[in-house]
Amino acid sequence: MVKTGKSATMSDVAKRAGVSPMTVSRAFKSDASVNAETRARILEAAEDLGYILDSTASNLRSQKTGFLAVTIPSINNANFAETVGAMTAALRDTGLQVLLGYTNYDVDEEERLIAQLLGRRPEAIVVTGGTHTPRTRKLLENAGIPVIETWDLPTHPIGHVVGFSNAEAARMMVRHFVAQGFTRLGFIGGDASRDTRGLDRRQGFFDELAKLGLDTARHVASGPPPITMREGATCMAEMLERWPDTQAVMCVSDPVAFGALTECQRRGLSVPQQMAIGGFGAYDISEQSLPRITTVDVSAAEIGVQTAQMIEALLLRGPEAVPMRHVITPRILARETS
Amino acid sequence: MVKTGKSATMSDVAKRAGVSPMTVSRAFKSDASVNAETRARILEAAEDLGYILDSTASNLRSQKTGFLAVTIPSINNANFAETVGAMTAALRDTGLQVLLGYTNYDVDEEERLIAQLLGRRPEAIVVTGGTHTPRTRKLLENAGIPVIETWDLPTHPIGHVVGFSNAEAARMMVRHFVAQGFTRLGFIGGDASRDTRGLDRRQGFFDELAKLGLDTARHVASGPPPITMREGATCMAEMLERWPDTQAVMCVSDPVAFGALTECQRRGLSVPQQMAIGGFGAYDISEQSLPRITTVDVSAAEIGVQTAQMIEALLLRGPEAVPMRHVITPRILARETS
DNA sequence: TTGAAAGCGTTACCAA
DNA sequence: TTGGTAACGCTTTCAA
Repeated sequence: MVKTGKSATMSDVAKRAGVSPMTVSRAFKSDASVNAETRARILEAAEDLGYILDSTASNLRSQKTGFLAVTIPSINNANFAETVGAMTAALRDTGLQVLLGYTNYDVDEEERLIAQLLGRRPEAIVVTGGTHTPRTRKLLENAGIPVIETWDLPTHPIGHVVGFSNAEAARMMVRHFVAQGFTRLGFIGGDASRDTRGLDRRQGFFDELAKLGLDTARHVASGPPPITMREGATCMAEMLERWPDTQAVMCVSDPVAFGALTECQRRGLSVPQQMAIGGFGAYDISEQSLPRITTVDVSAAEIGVQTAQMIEALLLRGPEAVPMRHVITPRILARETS
Repeated sequence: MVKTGKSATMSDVAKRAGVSPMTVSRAFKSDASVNAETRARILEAAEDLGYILDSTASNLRSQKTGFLAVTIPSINNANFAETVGAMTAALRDTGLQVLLGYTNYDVDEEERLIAQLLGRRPEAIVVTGGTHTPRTRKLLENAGIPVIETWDLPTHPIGHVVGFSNAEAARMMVRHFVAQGFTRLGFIGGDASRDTRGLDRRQGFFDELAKLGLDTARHVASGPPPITMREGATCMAEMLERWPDTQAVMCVSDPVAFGALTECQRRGLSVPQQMAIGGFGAYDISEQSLPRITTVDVSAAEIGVQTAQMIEALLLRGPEAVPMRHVITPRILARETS
């Protein structure tokens, strides 16, 4: 076992096993033709030396890195984490390794990040959302690899898409509220200039209200994303002060809705009789809270799985052989809060 | 702008700018000496060609990858996600890029993952937990790079450590319960054979009970980790059936505690009068639930920041110049549930 | 400030 | 089944 700083190379293993480096290379590829005994001897020598194949060199020579670049706004978001987790699991047997980066809900940070990730020469790239800087678009268009936008249905997609309409998801919630007989509806979200998916939901929400001829003024926004449970509570407090006769509120995410729910409970308001509440994302909390929270399920995990399958197909059969979009239909999960 | 599959190389940029590849290389390093005009011309040529420096080749030649390998049990865990998020943010200016992998709470999966990550030649590696297979230990010991174990205080650390005692954290909760006058205490956790930190908490919990001469039988375990809110509820139901006179229960994490809390509420039990509840991890839910949940704060974010600082020091000054352990002291956050 | 040559560790390619 | 040679795209090194 070698203890020094410099790690062993293929030549070292080759010498110890009495073969050429080329044969060592083959011994590490399961599909290459190497004599069984020879391979055993090589693997033993490698084990003795603590040798681990240097992917850096391998990648350069073969022009394949095995990287899949993925960007999400934040790792501290159960929805995006679930998508990435499911995607990673679904890719397990392909040998692709996820190279993950966070944009912090900022298109300029996204640009910086994507340039850095492309430098690693990933074989495909998955980005969350469909809003980017012009340079980001150009980088992705010229990267020469499959590009998949997720969690959105961009008007002008760069490449392939696995997503859903955030606006339509919010419209569904409006219709759900209205079907319960509520007519004075409000929306709680974050500073939408950064969270474009949150903005889409908000716009869908108020567009549907306008279409139905209902009041579109009841909107409380918190600070920059991610918006927290606590902010959900303070926003609900503001909603109740500014528009006390509000009957139902949709929140940009379930954690926010939970905060809003607890604020109502703290004030002794009965839910949904005095205030109905809807969330977004089908987080665990929406099912375990008392009462449970009505939410929109877009299946974060399914987005990850579908994206993984699309990537496999793209790398195997090429961009032309794969449908450009996989559209997911949001579902309302009706619960006791509305 | 080049549209073809093959992306531009430094030579392409060099030709277009009328310089040697070496000068292009220098132009991309901010500290290298290049004539200002020449650099401008080169960067323009690069922009025209959509050129992005190939880190794969750069890394091989310079024997530096800029990768920091990090393993966590699961991305679907707000505590670990927070640690990674804080670590990534703290490393932003160092140029280090986090290469993240998930062990799925499985030491064999960890072994496979770490071997894969080491092949990428990271400059340091951070692993969550201090329990590994013998081969994993050997791999890490011989990797020739700084190794940091986190979220634990291993008995036989491999290298450096940023962590806390999970057992002591649970003992603190026992003492907190006992100080409130509770004597019949239970523990709700997962299948501890896989979640070693959960196991440490459980053992600390019952060790402290034994030390105080209290009943150590009240233990309900769910399936393999991660254990969910819903399982927290079902485990609390089982606890109430098997040991109806239990006065206080510690749960392995806050989401589990929230599930347990709602189960009590569903049954009309008053908390903490008829059942006190404690959690772990200082999740948002512990502060927003009604009532709020008593928890143990180990500052997941601080673990990330301290780890980042330790890595910077290790890479700058070498292993000998950096203290082997940074120990974090858990704090009880007393809330209305106990 | 710039350039030429060499080489990082591996694998593609061709030959035996 | 095995080996020799060249090359992946860049940076180190040395020289001008």
